[in-house]
Order: sequence, then structure tokens, then C-alpha cells
Amino acid sequence: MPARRSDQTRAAILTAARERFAADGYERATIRAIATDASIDPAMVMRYFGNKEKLFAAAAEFDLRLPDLSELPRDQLGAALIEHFLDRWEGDDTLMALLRASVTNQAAADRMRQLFMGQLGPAIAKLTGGGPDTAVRAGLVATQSLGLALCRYVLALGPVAEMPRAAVVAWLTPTIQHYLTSPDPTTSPR
Amino acid sequence: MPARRSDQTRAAILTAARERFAADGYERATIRAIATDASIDPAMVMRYFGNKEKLFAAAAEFDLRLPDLSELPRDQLGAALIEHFLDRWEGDDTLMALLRASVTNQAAADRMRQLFMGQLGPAIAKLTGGGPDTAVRAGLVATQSLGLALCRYVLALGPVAEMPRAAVVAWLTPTIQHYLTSPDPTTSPR
DNA sequence: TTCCCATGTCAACGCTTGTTGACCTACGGT
DNA sequence: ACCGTAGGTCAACAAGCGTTGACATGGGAA
Repeated sequence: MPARRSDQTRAAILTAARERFAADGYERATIRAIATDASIDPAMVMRYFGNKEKLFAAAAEFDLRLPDLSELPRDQLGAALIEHFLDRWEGDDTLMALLRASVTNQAAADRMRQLFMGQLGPAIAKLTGGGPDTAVRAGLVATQSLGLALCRYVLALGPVAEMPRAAVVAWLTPTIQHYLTSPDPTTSPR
Repeated sequence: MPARRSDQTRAAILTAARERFAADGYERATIRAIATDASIDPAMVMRYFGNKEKLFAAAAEFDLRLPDLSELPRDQLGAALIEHFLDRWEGDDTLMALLRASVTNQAAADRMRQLFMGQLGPAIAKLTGGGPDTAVRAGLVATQSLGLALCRYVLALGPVAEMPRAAVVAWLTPTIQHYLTSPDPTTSPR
């Protein structure tokens, strides 16, 4: 299939959509604004993507691209995961768009779930051997990762937003490491 | 000042507003829907609260009601804080409304910041003696607490949402304890 | 009773939104 | 040169929004 001339327009729309959804969330990001950013007519967006819902679905496609954790020394898992998350957050607004939208949009929330349960879950399963607590561990990592993103990038909570990247890694490493490798505290309360 | 008859209506509006903001976020929660829930006319909302912005400000008033942490044994701080947060989240939709709105609404984000920096910060300062890392510690506690709320109550991430309260406390206690009492890892890297 | 003000109702406004369909334009194959 | 079609423009639609102002009502003070 030859490269159509319209692919350029499609790409421009997707980029503008990602930026708007990331900055404004699902409902405040208007098709008109996205079209203006992409220097085209709003009707083009409809022609290429059908409706706003499908546009978001296309713009919010994302892959965590998790490295193979089973090849890492066990005590470096936490640091590696955080570094990777920070990498995936910066330089691409897709996760930002996903987070901002997932709070009020059902489809975005679904995709967020799929990201952390369907991608992070299996990656962790390779470490734990697929024990029954695997999903719980993935969920716990999600709470800390998303909480960090929320406070650092969305809410811009002073100290968290200004903290240098190295400090974030230093503080969060033990936490993630704990969720990944500590024995399940609910099976042996003491 | 005698109890006016309208106070009942005001209260009904505020309750309905909190529920709608909590369930739908700021923009999708409409004044018309709130008025219907409160069994009154939309114009009443305007008369009592001026506009949507002020209605939200009134509905989202909140106090963390943090206990005096300095009276607790140092090794029970983490568990006590989590228990308290879970208590404040359940049985009152205000925090839910605040979280859902703060992702797209500036005023809500401001209030969230004020909650965690202006209330949690000072409470932690009484523990650390007000060192320069106090605000950072408060921020870190915020990341884990809000991340938990996001995954458990908003996104309903399977395992995190279904985990019994006791399991949440058991898993998160070491994390919060770490943020509160561990020596700053950035000042002595090794 | 009379009057007044707090309380509440109603219909409409101006605006923005997602979405649609009719229309224009230009270029590549024949 | 012709023409079909991919690509793009334009104006308008219906619906929903926050918000407003004119109008009803009803109970307590005089």
C-alpha cells in the first residue's frame, strides 16, 4: 500500500488530539480546538475518525514497552521499573491524556486497566512464577506509579513536581521493590 | 440567627452536588442534574451559590481532620495514617469529588494541593522537627495515598479495588512508614 | 386584613458542542 | 483533454449547557 497523501493529515490530527486530551481531559478537549491545532477543518476529523470517541481511542493507543524484568538482578527491579515509567511519561503525552481522561471517561479507564493489568501483570508474573498474589502486586505498583504521575505531572504538587528525577528514583525504589519482592503480608500477619 | 427555612434546600443542593461531582467530575456534572437530584429548580442553585464555580467551591470544602501524630509510637505512624485516609475516603464523597475534578479543574487542583501541603505538611513537620525534607515527605505520602484512591475508587483496578481493607493497610504500611521516617536517601546516596 | 419579603417557578437567552451533508478542488490514469 | 475520485471547505443543524429576569406564592409582622 503506497503512502497516501492523507496520512500526513491523519498524523497531524492524532498529534494535536493527544496534546489536547493530555492538557484538557476528555470533555474539555474539543474537536474544534484539535482541528484548529492541526490546521484543518473539524469535518476532517469526523471523516477520518468517525466521532470523538473513536478519535480518542486512536489517539490513546499505547504500549508500556516493559523490558524483560526476569533478566535483571532481583534487587534492581524497583529502580529499573521507576526509571522506565518516568521515561514513558516524559516525551510523550499519551499517558498524560490517558490519565486525565480516565478519571471521567469509561473507555479511557478501561484502557488504563488493560495497561496495568494486561501488560504490567504478565511482566510481573514472570518474576513471581505466577502466584495468586501476582495481580495484587501489579495493582500495588500501579497505585504508586499512577500516584506519582498524578502528583508530579497533573496536580503539580510542589515538592513532588520539583524533585529531581534522581530523588524520585531514590525515594520510590524501596517501595516498588517491596511490592515486587516482599512476602505477602496478609498470609503471615506476624 | 434563626434557622432559615432555606437552609434545608441549601443542604440538599450541596449533598446532590457532592454526589454528582464525585460521580461525574466537574464538567460532566451539570447544574440541571444536580437540581433534579435535589428536587428543585436549576435557578435555585444560581440564587444560592451564584455560579457553578462557587457551587463547587462550597461543595468541595473539606478537612482531613488529621489526628495528632506526635502522640503515636513512631512505628505505628504508617498504619495509623492509612487507616485514617481510608476512613476519610469512605462514607463521604467530598474527596472523590475533589479527586475527579482536580484532574481537569484548576480550583479543585488548588484545593487538593492545599489539603496535602497545607494540612498534611504541618502535621508531618511536628514529627520531623520541620527539617527541609518535610514537604518532600508529605508529597511522597500524597503520591501513595492518592494513587491508592485513584486505583481503588476511581479506576477500580481489579485487585486493588477488591482487596480487603486489612490487606491494603498491611501492604501500604511499610511504604508510608518509609516516607515518614527513613533518612533522606538523597543526602547520603551510599 | 394588609403588606412584604423570602422562597420558589418558568421560559427563555446566548453560546458551545458534536455532527452532518452539500459543495468545491486538484491531480493521476486513460 | 477528460474525468473520477481522494482530499478538503463551508454553513448549518439539533442538543445541551450555564445563566438570567420576570413572575408566582405563601407565611409572618404590622
